[in-house]
Formats: sequence, C-alpha cells, structure tokens
Amino acid sequence: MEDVSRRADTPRTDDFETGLGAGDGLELRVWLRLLTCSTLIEHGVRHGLHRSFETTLPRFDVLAQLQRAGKPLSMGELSRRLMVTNGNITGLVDRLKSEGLVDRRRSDGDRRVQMVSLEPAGAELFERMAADNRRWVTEMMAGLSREEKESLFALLGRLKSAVLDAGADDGETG
Amino acid sequence: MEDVSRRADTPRTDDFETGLGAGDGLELRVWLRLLTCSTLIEHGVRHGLHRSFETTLPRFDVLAQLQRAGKPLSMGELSRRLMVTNGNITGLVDRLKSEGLVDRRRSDGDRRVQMVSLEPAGAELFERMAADNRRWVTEMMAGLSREEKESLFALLGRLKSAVLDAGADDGETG
DNA sequence: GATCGTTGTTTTAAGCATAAAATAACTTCA
DNA sequence: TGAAGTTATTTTATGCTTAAAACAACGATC
Repeated sequence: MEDVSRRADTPRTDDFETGLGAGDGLELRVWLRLLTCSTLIEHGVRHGLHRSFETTLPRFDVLAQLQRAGKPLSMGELSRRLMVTNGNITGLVDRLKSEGLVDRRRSDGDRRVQMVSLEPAGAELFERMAADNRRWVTEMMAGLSREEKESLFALLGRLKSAVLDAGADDGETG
Repeated sequence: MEDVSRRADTPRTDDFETGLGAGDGLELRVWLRLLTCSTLIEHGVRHGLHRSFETTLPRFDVLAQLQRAGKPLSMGELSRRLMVTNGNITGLVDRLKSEGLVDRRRSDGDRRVQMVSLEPAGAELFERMAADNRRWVTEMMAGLSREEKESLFALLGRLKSAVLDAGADDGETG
C-alpha cells in the first residue's frame, strides 16, 4: 500500500521492477510507472482477446477505429490514428480482409488511396469484443474511486498536451 | 488546451485519436489516454535511441535492469522484470552478447540457469544512453508543473496497485 | 504536356513479441 | 534409485513493428 499524500521532499519509493531508484528524476519515475501501468493493462486486454476471440489487440484497434469513424478510412488515416507506421497497416489490413472483417478498395478520386471499410462480420465481432473489453478494463480499475479516475484522466490529458507541445518543434530544429 | 478542472457531469472531451467518444465509460477513457501518453513517450525515446545510439528500447531496458540490479540476473529474472515472455529474452540476450555488451554463462549451482552480466562496454554505453534518456523524458514533460507530476506519479501508483490486485485472483478462478 | 517535387502505399530486412511445445536439469518421494 | 512432477530455458510458428527504400499516382510549373 502506498502513501499517496506523501510529501514531495521525502522520496522513499522505489520502482524496483522498472530498473530505477528513488534518487532518479521525477519525470523518469513518472514515465516508468506510466509504462508499467500501460503494460499491465495491455496484457490484460491482450490475454482476453486471445482467450475469448482468438484475435489480437492491433486487429481490435483497427476495427475500433473504423467503427468509431463510421465511414471508410484510408490506409494513411488508419496509420495516423493507430500511431503506427504505414507498412504496418498493410499487413494488418491484409489479414483482416482475409478473415472477411474489412474490405479494401481503391479510391475513385485518387488512385493511390486505398479505402478500408468495416464488413458486417467485422462490425458484429467488434461489438462483442468491445463489450468484453470494457468489462475487463473496468474490472482492472475497480480499486480506484471515481475521483481518482477523474483526476488521472485530467492529468493524463495535461501530459498528452505537454508531450505533443514538446514534440512539435523537435524534428524541425535538428 | 484542455479544461482540467471541468466538472464530472459535463462530459465534453473526445479522445478522437483513440477511437472512443465521451459517452464511453470513464475507465475506458482513462485507459485510452494512458495508452496514448505511453505510446507518445515511447516513440520519443525509441527515436532518440535509434538516432543517437543505433539501438532499440528493449536492448536499453535489459542493460538498465542489469545496471540497476548491480549483479548478474538469470534469464527468468530478466523476463519477469521486463514483463515479457521467456523466449523473448533468449534472442535479446543473444544479440546483446554478440555486440559484446553482456555476458551469459551457466550458473554453477543450477545448470539449468543462465546468468547474464553486464560487460564493461555495456555499462559504459548504458551510462551514456541513460543520461540522454533522462533528458528526453524531462523535456517531454516540461509542460507539467512539479505538483502535477507528483500527483500523476501518486495516482499511477494507485492504478498499478489496483490492476495488480484485480489480476491476483484472475487466472486462478478460471 | 514533360518534368519535378510531393503524397500514399507497399516492400524489404531486421528485430521484437507471443503462446505453446520441447528440452533439460532439478527435486521429491516411494 | 528411479519415476513423477516441477522449474528454467530454448525452440517453433506466427504475427507485429520499425526504418528505409521502392513504387505509383498526383499536382504544379514552365
């Protein structure tokens, strides 16, 4: 059990499992704990998808984006939304198409573009997966109060903005 | 810019890039934002390691664990600390050994066990990478105040405990 | 209306990651 | 002591992921 209200000038906690000690910078400790949480939850979701649906998280993510968009998306748009490289999407959509979950066809206007759309089978499967996914994640966070979850959500929003701002003028100066 | 102090009963923010809307459960929104932050920071670190050291994050993680431990670790211990599967470590250590950064030898006491230790070249490289890594992460979080980072660290600690607790009686009941 | 830079996608080569099966060494206990 | 169960690691098959190069189609400019 960890003392959440502990004062800032009494660093005592070690992130043993992440390979850094209390003497290290606060930013590094935040990052490593963030990564630990992310990895733990991701494992939970991945195991669930594997056990219950014989599928993987990246496949689920593609279906989620298509469902969320409510319209066909190009390969590039999927790549941006999933924050993975272009080439990655090619294989992923290949497999989903071979399973009959999505369709892919060349755009009429721009013949470079491939539009990916959700097939009925994909939409149906996604609904079932999404319901279970929500249940798993909710259970994993059952130990947190509503206030804690709201604070965490807000702070992560701040972090997201900070990282995006920091990255904006990053590749441009070097 | 996001209104952090916004009331709980006025859900307005969408996590557009993660494929879920404001109507979804709070837990799911926390998880998706957590994943976004984790991915963004991970990309920053990976790019840095690639650009500056021609190496990868998993390799860095192995060296970090060995440095932090201050003693040789078995393959299984590395696997647990990095939260990856056993087979993964085999290839990773193979590559690090071929680069002269670590050594691997059979334990005297138990001939099943392989002990992995940090070579001088590995320790030296790690120190340089760790310094840059700290700088990158610190810069990415420059937009957050000390108080925000401390709150975030504490809340992530709570989340970690919650997820671990939830997972404790998970594979045992099924 | 040919060339030049740009944009969207795929290919390539290498590495990372998993789950499950196989191997090998240890421990227990009859 | 030797068979049965356990633990540590590797192997296998498959899929995910990246960075970089290749390819193909678009847009603009002269």
